[in-house]
Amino acid sequence: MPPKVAVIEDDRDLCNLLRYAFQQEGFEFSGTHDGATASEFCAREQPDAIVLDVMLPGMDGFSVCRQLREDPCLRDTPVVFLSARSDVADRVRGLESGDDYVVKPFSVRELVARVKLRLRRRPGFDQVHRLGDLELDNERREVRLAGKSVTLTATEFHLLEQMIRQPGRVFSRTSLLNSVWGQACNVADRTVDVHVRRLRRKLEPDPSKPRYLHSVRGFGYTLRAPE
Amino acid sequence: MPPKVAVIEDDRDLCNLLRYAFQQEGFEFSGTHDGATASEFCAREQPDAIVLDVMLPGMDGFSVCRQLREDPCLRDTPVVFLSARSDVADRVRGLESGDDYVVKPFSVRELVARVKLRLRRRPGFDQVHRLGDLELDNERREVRLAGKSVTLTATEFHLLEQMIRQPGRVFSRTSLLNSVWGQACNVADRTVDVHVRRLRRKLEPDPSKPRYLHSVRGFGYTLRAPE
DNA sequence: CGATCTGGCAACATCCCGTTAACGATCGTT
DNA sequence: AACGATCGTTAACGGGATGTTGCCAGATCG
Repeated sequence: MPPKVAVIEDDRDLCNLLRYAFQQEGFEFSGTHDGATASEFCAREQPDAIVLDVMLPGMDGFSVCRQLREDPCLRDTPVVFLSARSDVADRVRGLESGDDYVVKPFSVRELVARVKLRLRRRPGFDQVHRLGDLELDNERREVRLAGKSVTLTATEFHLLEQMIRQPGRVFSRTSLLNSVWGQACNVADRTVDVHVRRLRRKLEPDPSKPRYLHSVRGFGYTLRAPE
Repeated sequence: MPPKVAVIEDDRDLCNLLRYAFQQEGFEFSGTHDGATASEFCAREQPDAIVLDVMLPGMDGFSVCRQLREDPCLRDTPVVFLSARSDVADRVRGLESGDDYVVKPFSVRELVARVKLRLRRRPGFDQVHRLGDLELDNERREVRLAGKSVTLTATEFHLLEQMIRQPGRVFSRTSLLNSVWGQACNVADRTVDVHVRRLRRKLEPDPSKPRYLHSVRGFGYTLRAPE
């Protein structure tokens, strides 16, 4: 399937120019001119990359980016800033919250090349994660244990996905709630325990002596390779 | 562990400027002026990111980059090109083989920001503190002594974390209570002693002759490298 | 309407933490 | 030098925090 890019840019001429250029390069394209609704727009469109004007009427690009990062589904979507301001301070700020910063006037070819680059080498974009004899296949939405498929619910899958991306890292309940359930959710952190338990019941031969999914008392949980 | 950047740049003044700037930002730095041996140099240094001048005597940057990509250990190491040529064709070519393309003259701050950006989602960026053969890994919530993992409780970990951030500084019991236990806590300062003891028992071969965690009579405790 | 998923609750077991007290070391005073 | 005072070390204990488990009620979906 073709990659999809979302462009948030109030200059309609420029937006159309970009539509043409990206479609020419085989992208699916969707654009909006409104900064205030940009995050909902992206949540609906689920693009693979986002081009974001910094100077938007109503809401600036940095704020939009911050909103985007709160949605777990868009957290890792690359954001390329577009700006007429070329101060170093602005550039650095853009690079700190986004994944690239392009100053107007710019070459459309270069912008497209930069977006392509972000799609090509995206961290954690691998379709299948492996840890010991545990496999998580993002594309098939399937988890295999020693080659045998294990059926997980959506929450269980997302939880495991989050943890297998950084094996060995200890996740606090709060950070898991943020990344799996989303920033604003009224869920008690004890809920994490319950889902960990359910994961263990499906993944571990003896759930009371976990091989993969360990508790770290006082901190949270971690996923490690056995032994 | 600090991130390591390798810079391949024949202009020695610029190279030294970058050395200063990167070291200022907490990077480990290594540089070479020779393009022909650059790939061997990187294979030896194993940097986390590479800054690569396009115009090198002997061999151009694109060829160097192609060589780097053939080494499986360097295949995923981000490469930032540096170039005086600003044609769109060159930029696009650089973006196709590397991970960024910065045109001279450039802002050093921006270059550093771009390199940092490429490393951002790398686990363990500034997560690990080291002192002698003592390591505190924040991400894994793990403490290692001479490479061997030591299991600490949450309070012990927080206490050690606080002290290893400023080795040599003497912490009073009160200041430790404030920073580790929190501002408003009804805890007797004698409690600190007990936890120091427990830490010593786990970290010191002979707890009565501490190598790391010393008492400073009348003041409190301090964490120092041995010898 | 039934099946499945999800979040919450409470009982239980376990481990950790803070306190206390006795002891020992160091310091200041006479 | 001897003494008590002050401070740090060590050991033991009870209560409380934390993680686990089983169960239930509402939500969601076919």
